[in-house]
Amino acid sequence: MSTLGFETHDHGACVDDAMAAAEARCAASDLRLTPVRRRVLELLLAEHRALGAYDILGHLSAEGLGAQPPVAYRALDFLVKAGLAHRIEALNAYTACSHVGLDHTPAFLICRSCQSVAESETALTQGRLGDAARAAGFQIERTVIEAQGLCPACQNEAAV
Amino acid sequence: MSTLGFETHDHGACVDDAMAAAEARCAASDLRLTPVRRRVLELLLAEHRALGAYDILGHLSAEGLGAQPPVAYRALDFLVKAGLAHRIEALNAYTACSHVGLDHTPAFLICRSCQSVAESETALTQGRLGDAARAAGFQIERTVIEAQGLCPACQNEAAV
DNA sequence: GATCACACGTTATAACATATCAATACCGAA
DNA sequence: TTCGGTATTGATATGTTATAACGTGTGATC
Repeated sequence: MSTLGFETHDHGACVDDAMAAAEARCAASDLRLTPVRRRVLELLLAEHRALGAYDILGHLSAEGLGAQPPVAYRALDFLVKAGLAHRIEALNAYTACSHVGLDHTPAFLICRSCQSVAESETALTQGRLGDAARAAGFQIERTVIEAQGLCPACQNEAAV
Repeated sequence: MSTLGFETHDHGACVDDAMAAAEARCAASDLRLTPVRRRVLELLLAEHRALGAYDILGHLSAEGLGAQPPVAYRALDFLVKAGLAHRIEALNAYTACSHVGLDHTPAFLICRSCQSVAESETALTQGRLGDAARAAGFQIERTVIEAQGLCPACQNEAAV
């Protein structure tokens, strides 16, 4: 299990790596990373935060890449389906995927103070929840696991 | 751990019990279960499904209990804060709590076909997610755990 | 060069949620 | 019993998130 998002890191390289991984994945799966889609992914990668569709749309329209909601939603839907981004249900917002390529059952740690989002790759949180589902005869297709609270940095600030 | 929602049961008694538990909790905590709040809780209890705020509002306005969105949202907020209902983030909808009184970290099993919702009381899904949070230095305050898939009944229908 | 699949442009609207302020009900203390 | 604070409700307006529907462009394939 690895959790990415809060630790300091070389963000330029982080973004470059993620874009390269996205390129590779699209090429391999015959998906088209068009200009709008690429730009939306860049916007999401620029920050380890969740952005709303209308935040994205604001950037796009400022750059002449489209001004109507469907432009942003279509790009976000593509990225989510391609496994390059995730939707954060608790925020009605979106964030870039930190584990491109891995088969996904992501869990998120969401800071309520700075809105940063860390993606924790738990793979089989199926543990307890899976037990409950089996007991109930329920067939899980997708799980949403989102924890809200305070990230390390914001805990320190609160303590000051 | 117990999971409620899919098994057949005496629903009349189920609703009555839940209303009695709600009454007791409000009396004990000095909370007012006013007519609108009571009616909203009844509406949620009537089905083991999640209802949108505007579904609720439709019923309320048909019954002369209020016609504007804030009426429904205020009642729902009250119920959620009182621990009598939960918000399902993945659906932007609300469902009655099946475990009134217990300290809550609920997990939900949501059928994508019939929209029924079962609440599984896992208490400490803290297991894996808690590990990840501790490793990252993240302080969890609230968790959202929602599994989407097919309930037993809808699996059978799909198989026909 | 016709056709097909996919992406994009555009308008409109649906669905979900909150801010604000005024009016009223409830309840304990003077 | 009246006063004053708090909780609740009523009402209007607006903000935010998301999709339906329909048309256009573009590149691949036959």
